[in-house]
Amino acid sequence: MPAEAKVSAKVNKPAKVEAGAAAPASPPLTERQEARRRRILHASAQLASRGGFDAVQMREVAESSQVALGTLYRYFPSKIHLLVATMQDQLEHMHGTLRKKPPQGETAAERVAETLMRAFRALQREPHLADAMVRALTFADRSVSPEVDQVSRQTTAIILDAMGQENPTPEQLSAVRVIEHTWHSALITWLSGRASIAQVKIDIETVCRLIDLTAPATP
Amino acid sequence: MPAEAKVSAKVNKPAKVEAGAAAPASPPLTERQEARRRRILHASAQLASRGGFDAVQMREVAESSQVALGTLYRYFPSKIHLLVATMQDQLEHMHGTLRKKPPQGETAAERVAETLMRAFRALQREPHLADAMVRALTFADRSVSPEVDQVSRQTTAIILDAMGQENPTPEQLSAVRVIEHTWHSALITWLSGRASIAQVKIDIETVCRLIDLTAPATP
DNA sequence: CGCTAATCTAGAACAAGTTTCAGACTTGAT
DNA sequence: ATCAAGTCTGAAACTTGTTCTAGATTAGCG
Repeated sequence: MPAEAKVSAKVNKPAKVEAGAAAPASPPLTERQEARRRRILHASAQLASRGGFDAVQMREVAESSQVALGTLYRYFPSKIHLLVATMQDQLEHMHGTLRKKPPQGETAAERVAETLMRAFRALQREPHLADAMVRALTFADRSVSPEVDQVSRQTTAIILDAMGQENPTPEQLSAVRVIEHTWHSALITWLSGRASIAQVKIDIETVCRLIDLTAPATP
Repeated sequence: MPAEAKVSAKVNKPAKVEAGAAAPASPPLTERQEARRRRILHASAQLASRGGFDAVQMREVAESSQVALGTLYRYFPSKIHLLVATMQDQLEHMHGTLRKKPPQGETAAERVAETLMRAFRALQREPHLADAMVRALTFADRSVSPEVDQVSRQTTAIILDAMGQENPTPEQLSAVRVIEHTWHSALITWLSGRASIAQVKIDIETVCRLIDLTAPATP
């Protein structure tokens, strides 16, 4: 029936969507579609690296990625969706990179802080890109919840990795949640020039103490 | 010389602004100007209470407050500025209200958590307004830093009040910063439907433990 | 190969934030 | 009372995100 399979839950504005079922199986993309998607994300990251959030203009993204504006919107139903997807993409990279050299710290708190600081330094190398992604993430409304949630899960995974905890207790999970809150908010204050890099470091180290506070006896 | 005094640092786009000096003395507003400003903030809060961030449309705010669009922009150079100012306004109310019934908790951590939960319940009564204010706050870029900073200071004051600490240690100030981070970020996740009220409560209580962790012996 | 449904494209159109401008109005000083 | 400088108004214009449309393309199927 269809030519190229449906890109994704293209059921955005149109009435209700069989509201019960989620989107368990994302329809497989054609090779050309996969390529388009990749071009779009690449253009997005590129533009973001230049001028941050404002520099990612949908018309420019479309042009840079050689795709019609309508097509761009079919793949990513809004600028926020696009930037959050860009963040997912970058986060995967990051997680891969971080995995290679696990942190050296003695305690879980040290390792988590070290990992986050490493991520922070990576962001510092592309502050505009960081700006675009983080702003999009916190500005996202309910319509982007699934995607934002995915980013959150990925972040959680990175932190748990750093902790080296197989079976975190509920208390530890709470601590991780709080760490993520602090991480995002601290990034915001840094990006908007209201906190220095040193200040962010302190905040991260401070919040990471919560981990030891909730840690069971080290096995 | 001027008719009604300059509203404020009207030095937004135009070249540099004697970049050294801050804005120590905001020029005193005429009575009529003060009234206009108040009408605008009222209209902003009213519209926000209805439909949240998106419902605060500059043209509507201008109309509701009986002010020309250009004038609105003279008072508040962007929608974000307007909403952050609206938040400042609401925060003052809140601080006043909170002062009246100080929290009952035994420990500083309990008192802070109690205070924040009280604030949270207030926000729950006007979730749309909360949405508009918090989204504006986290979306604000460098051009709004002074105003956002002011909000941050006010929040800090509320928390320190709840702690009942006259001379907080640097460590405690760090803890307060982290609490604020968590507070903002937790609100965001709640507003975008990714966390329940219960979850926010847990996060707040979790992060508040940091206070006891850094508390000196109780005098 | 030829069909058919879905996708892609180019471009116009719309919406809301922001800017601009000419003219009417206020205010404080002379 | 008059004047100059700064404000306010009303309306149009501009920008960028988003939607819509008609027609050209593409993918899977018989």
